[in-house]
Amino acid sequence: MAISQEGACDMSLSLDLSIGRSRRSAEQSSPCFAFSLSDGFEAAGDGVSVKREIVNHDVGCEEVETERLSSFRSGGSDEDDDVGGARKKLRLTKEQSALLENRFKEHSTINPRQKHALAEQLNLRPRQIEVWFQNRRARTKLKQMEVDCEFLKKCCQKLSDENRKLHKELQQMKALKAAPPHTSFPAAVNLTICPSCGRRDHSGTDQREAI
DNA sequence: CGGGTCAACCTGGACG
DNA sequence: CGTCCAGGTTGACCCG
Repeated sequence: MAISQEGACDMSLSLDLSIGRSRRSAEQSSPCFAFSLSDGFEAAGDGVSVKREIVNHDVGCEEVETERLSSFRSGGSDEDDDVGGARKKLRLTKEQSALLENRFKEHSTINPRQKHALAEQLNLRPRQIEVWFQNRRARTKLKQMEVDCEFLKKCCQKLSDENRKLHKELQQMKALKAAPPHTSFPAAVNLTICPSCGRRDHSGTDQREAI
């Protein structure tokens, strides 16, 4: 992936938004950028990792929101400036997740225009929106596969049971066929060997084979 | 501490 | 060639 012109704009935009949102002067003057150059390094081909952490406390509302914005080396993602450091995990807020979920319900893909709009709305980088949709599709697919798998398992179980049942029936019938006549038939249809041909009594045989 | 979750990333293929 | 996506992986974080 290459760093596009558009991507460069995204980077500055999102950074401006992120930092600009933290109205507290202390934060603004020195946002919490944590660079770790010693450990957790990722020598990923064309660059190194950056850990950028910005703590925002939104004074506009009553709840104090702590947001961590992390950025990590991406293969030319459109908004990362790359300095070394460990990747920091970002958790999306409930609001962000909810809105993303809503959008996903409407459409599982997102076009660039929507992506940028959503990014601005959620105060995230377009790349994050993109990644979220990719991961979300993967999760959906995985879940669907689990459902399908469960369904197939039940089908398999059902067929196994059916098979076992049929096997049992077959065994019974074979046993019936092989069994001596007096054990499986009433005395009236008792079979005897025909003295002339050495076969069982024809009438009895006929009766049994008719079964 | 091990396992689960998930954002971020990498890679390779499809497509315009 | 650039972009998008699927699939797989990594690593931070959380929880029992």
